[in-house]
Amino acid sequence: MHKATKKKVTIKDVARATDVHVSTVSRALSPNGRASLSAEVVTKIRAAADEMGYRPNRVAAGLRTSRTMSVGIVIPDITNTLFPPIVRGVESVLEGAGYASILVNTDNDAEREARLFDVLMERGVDGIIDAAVTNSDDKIVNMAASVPIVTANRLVEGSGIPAVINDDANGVRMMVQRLYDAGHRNIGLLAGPALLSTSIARRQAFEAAMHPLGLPANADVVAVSDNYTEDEGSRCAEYLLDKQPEVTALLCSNDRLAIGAIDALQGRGLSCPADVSITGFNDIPFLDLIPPGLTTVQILQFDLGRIAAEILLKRMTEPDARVPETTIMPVSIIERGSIAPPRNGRASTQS
Amino acid sequence: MHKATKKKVTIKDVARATDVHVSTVSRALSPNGRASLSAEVVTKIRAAADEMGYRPNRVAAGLRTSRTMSVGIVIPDITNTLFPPIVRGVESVLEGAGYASILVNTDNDAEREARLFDVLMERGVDGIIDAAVTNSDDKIVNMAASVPIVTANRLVEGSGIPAVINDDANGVRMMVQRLYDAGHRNIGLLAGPALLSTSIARRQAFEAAMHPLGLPANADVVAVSDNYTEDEGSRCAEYLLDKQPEVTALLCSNDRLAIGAIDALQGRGLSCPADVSITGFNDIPFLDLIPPGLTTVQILQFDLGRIAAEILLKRMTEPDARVPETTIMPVSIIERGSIAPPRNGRASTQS
DNA sequence: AGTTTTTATGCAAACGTTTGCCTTAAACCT
DNA sequence: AGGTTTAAGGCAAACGTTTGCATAAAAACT
Repeated sequence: MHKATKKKVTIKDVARATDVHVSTVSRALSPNGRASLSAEVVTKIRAAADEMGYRPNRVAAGLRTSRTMSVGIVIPDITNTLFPPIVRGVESVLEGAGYASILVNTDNDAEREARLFDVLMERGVDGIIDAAVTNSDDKIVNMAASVPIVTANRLVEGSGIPAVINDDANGVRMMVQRLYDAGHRNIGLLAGPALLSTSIARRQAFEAAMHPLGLPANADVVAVSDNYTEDEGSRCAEYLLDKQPEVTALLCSNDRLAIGAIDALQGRGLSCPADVSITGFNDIPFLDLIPPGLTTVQILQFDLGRIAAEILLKRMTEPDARVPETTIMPVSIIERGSIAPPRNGRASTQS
Repeated sequence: MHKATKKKVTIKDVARATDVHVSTVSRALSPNGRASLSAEVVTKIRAAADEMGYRPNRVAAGLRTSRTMSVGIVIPDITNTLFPPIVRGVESVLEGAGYASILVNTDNDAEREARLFDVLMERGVDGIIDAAVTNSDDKIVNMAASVPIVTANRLVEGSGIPAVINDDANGVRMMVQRLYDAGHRNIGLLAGPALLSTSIARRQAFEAAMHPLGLPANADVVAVSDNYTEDEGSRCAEYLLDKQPEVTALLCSNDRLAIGAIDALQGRGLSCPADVSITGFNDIPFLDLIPPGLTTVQILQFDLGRIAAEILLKRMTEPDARVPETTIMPVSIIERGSIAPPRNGRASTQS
């Protein structure tokens, strides 16, 4: 029975009440049961602690043990619906293991990110899940020397930092095939920001998938966005549609670009998929409700976070354990209504 | 210039390097400039600390001062798009003031919520923003005695806990008027879960708005959901449509219920707004993209969080300062396409 | 010049734990 | 019965800060 206690009761109070030394209380309350305490004194202490409403002070414990039982979760922006499920996945593992999460948003600002790392380090987090890294990120590589880090959804190339990412290559390949099968021969790519690993991987995958089909995938059919936003999707779609009017399909590096592209289409009186087919990546929440229903590559957001957290947990609890450097999560195609045969009924050929 | 340091450098190291006492270092580095230090020693120490890559250990400081410079943010579910903007609003204030945020999801589970409160207290948070409270919540009232709390979006009735909420009454009133003006005389309410303050306020507002118009607002035209989810919206819409076939409009207690209601409509071959007008509440992100475009009550999510944080900050820094017990944020109607005149062209009269 | 005030810094305790080591007493030997 | 092991729990230091108080030196009085 916890009494509603206003003033904090410490281990010392419990010791006094049970007439033992504080160290005995500490051991009695410690989960890793110290063998050398008699069962009766343990139960007596536990009962008293409970009765008195004792709550351990993890700040003090953290100072002594330098383990705060907290982790940092670094994401670009919590309002981007891609990330909350990942965060929940992370927490599903870490919360059960007793960790609390400090969540920070970088807004894709490197300077901000660096500052936030300091914030996390000053708080002595035991580990970090980072879903906001850029493809080459000095700061995080430095940090990785002093605290376990796992990146989620993105990776830092050649850093050796464990990463859990998606099978971008396969997702893009399958999607290109879908478009090809529908008859498209002029496919454009709305690529993501140049410095993100997802953008890079998907662009490479695009080229790798187009080539065997004898389709061009050079810079002419690619528009590189500055940001994974709807606005950038619109801008890039406009750009590409102007530059390459014969394009009949746009493969977008993520859903938000795709949404923006659809909007741009409508802006010039065209429609998706009648005039231009458009595909996305991620299958973010609510996407199914937005017309015309984007055909997209579904990633396992929650599981991605979950597995990243499992790896981090392993690194935190067994520092010497070997963990996979890169874990690739499977993806699948979700067919909705944004792919149709090319306009004017024929599969146009390029050049 | 921060050297890339692997091992933690403490105040003691800086003291040794600069040949002063640790207390002097502490004072030199403290932001509230201790007047009684000579400018030169301060700069010397600051320079050395910088050079050595000193990072304060907030865990240790927290133990000493019992101020951890961290706050808890309690929400039902981060994947519910209502909450991320609120969280960003909170952080926009707190981050600037040096606070880090521990974010927890209650999943609307009271037991879970209680456990998470303990998690936060054990970590010694300096304050809590709670957007997940139920209308009567013993636990939080207890907690409020030992740590500053501000509730956001919801309130705990009669608790005296400062709350920042929306002008539910006005939002519902305006919306009822819109429906009335469109010709609706049989308006149903999809109410939110009974134990949430928002549900209660909106239901009361519904009754208060309907009465002067001479329209019925009793239990017959109300369906109470168990949860603010799309599924519950569907279920309640089905229920109400069966029970009150003459209903031509459904005012929903939030957007998610409304989305579910629209889905239910389509399930039975009806459409919104042609057959039934539907309205929402909150104007959550992406709502504008979902057909037919829900006419809804827009709340200021970000500002709600921002102001809640400002109040919390005040309570944390000046414990005796008086803060407003209830702050009501203005709302506005966003007109989209989900209201039309009642079906069959006439404004049907009830009973 | 002697006294008082001010300025600049050092001293040491305290915050609440955890944990390696030590002590006591009981239990076990032969 | 004397010696040795084992069990149970106490002791005290340590984690890295902050801060009230003390002190020494310098500055300002009269």
